[in-house]
Amino acid sequence: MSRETRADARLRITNEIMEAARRQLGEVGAAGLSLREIAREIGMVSSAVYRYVDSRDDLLTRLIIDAYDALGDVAERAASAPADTDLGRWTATASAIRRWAIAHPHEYQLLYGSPVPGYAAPDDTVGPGIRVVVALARIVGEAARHERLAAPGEPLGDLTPQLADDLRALADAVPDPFPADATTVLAFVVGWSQLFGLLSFELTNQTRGYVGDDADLFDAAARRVGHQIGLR
Amino acid sequence: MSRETRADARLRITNEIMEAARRQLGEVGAAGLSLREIAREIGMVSSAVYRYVDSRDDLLTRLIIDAYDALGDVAERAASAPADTDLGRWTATASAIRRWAIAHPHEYQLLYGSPVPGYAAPDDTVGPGIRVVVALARIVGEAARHERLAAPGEPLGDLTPQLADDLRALADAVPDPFPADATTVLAFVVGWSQLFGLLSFELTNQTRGYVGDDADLFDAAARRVGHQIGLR
DNA sequence: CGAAAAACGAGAGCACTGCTCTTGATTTAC
DNA sequence: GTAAATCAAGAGCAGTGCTCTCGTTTTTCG
Repeated sequence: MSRETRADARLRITNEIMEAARRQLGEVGAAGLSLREIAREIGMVSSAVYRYVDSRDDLLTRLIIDAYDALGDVAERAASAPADTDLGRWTATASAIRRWAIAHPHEYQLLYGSPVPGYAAPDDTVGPGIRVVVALARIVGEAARHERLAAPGEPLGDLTPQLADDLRALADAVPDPFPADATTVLAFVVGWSQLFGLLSFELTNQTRGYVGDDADLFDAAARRVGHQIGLR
Repeated sequence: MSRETRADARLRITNEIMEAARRQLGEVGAAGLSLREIAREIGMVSSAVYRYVDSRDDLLTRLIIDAYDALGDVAERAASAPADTDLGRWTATASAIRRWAIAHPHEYQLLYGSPVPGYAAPDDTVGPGIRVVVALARIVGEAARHERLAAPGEPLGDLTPQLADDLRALADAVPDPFPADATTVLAFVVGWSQLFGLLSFELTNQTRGYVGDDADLFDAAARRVGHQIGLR
């Protein structure tokens, strides 16, 4: 009988806790997540769990990072998969995000729903948090660098100079900066927020029964906003 | 000393409870709302509150209806105010919605954030809930009926026939039906979900520091999606 | 008018939560 | 091989939603 070293036991038990936490998150959501129930599941007394987790908020933070990483993987993988067109790459990535959200609604709500009670996102979460928007931006940037980005359709000359500057600066702030005019970046922000807005509506049933097939609606919307960014 | 009739007292105390609940919602949010704390505030014992409120969920339902009504008022008032152009009416309504959301973030989260723990929206909430989207739709419908709606810019002939039918049917399902082709309705759904997506991002700080003035960004986005619906 | 019925406020109590502290056993480190 | 660190367990505190009972007060109705 080989004895288990204490460090190994710590890793194993921490994993058990996180697994139970993820299971519970998937079943009852973040608000219903109970440290005592987790302890019960893995056959420990509740106070012992605090040897591995600082607090409920600490556990939530880890779950958020996990979820951001999972969704980030999905988005990055979809965004770097072979695609015939830039627009096809965009819609495929959007669809992949949607599929993940529908498969993991509680995780999605944890990331994009109301902030949990008095929970303030620590800085650890912003890193993984921006992966998905960066993945989307990279699609646009790639197209822009290859001069495949259509010029913004209708020129709306009504951006304030300050806003236009800020928007242009955004295109330089991503990991792979690309040349873009303010309207294009605005279209991207519009498209990005639109994807998550529609997705949140679908998940919270705000669009109950609007159309027969929500996936078709989402795809059409994604294609539309992608097109308006200039992707072809 | 005129005595208070029991029915009057019931109304008064119910109002006190709702007032305290609204105050607490505004301060600590839906998740932190405590029936016992409300009881304490109005100088009652907690069990007595249950004479006036069935449960915590019941209280939340009333708060949701209240908030929907408040936001519905704001949206309807903005949408029916005098405006030079249809596009101006659209952006003014969007801005009014944003201002309300920023002034009442917890109420906004109650309506458009994650659904509260195991709380299933009863049918009472859908009536007031659709007022704001109906108000937005009315702007488009009004323009359409007066033939002031520009034809959808780039025709994307890629809607499935079923989706196109469903979208057209939507324009007939609102209180004041109007003639619209599928692409216009799609643009409306895109615009609508975009407004709330960007607003949610702003409120949950997902767009932290993207631009200097979030209001400018929101207005520009609203103008853009309104324009793409065909509003001028 | 007076008795029966309904409504009410208070209190105790149950099951649950997050979290802390102490206690005794076990494993590491020196 | 002893001292230090780590650990699981249990008790306990303050808080929650909610139920039930018990007197009291108000309303209803014969």
